[in-house]
Amino acid sequence: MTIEKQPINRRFYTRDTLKVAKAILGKVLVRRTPLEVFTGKIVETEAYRGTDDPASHSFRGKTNRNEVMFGKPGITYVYFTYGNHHCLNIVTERTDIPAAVLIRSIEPLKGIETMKRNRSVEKIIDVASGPGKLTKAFQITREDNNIDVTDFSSNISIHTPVEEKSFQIVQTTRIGIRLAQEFPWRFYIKENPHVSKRKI
DNA sequence: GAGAAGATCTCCT
DNA sequence: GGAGATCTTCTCA
Repeated sequence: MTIEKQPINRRFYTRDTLKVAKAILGKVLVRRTPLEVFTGKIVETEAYRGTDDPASHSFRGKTNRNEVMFGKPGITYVYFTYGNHHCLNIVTERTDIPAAVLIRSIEPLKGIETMKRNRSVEKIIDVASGPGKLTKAFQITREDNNIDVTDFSSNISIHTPVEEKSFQIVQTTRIGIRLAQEFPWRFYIKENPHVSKRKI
């Protein structure tokens, strides 16, 4: 898949979090490591908004962990959870409004063989179909927290495909949280096999 | 300084 | 379908 050379600009992220969560579907994540470049299409997201969302890390105010959510939009927020897993978010809305979009699943495009090795799996469908899986496949860790995805020279950036196919978006409830489970803030591309299908 | 919970994944039955 | 792994971060004393 061919992508635009310039990453998506910061205005894209300086919007309502739900709009960004929806708009970022179908966009391409580019991850540069010293050895290889990985790319993949974003197929599933969730919105987390600190001001009115009890499930968000930032609902109770700023801490060491979540401080990048209060910063400028278009920045990565990577955190570690369950003793095993990293999760990748992109900060949204203007500075001082704590909000972010969680990237839940990706359809691998480039560097697939290495990603399979990173994950110790055979099937492409298992490579990045979940938030903890995709960070492992793309070799994303807390080292990659606070990176500007609108900067071409960053190790992580997000681009628009040159020929974007149209697709239908499904809106539903989020997964894996205890609070605010009823918020329909999860979005995914309809009938894409790489979407995580885990039940609540 | 201690205790508990967590935006998950994998293996086992 | 269910529970264990595993460790960081937050909260409270």
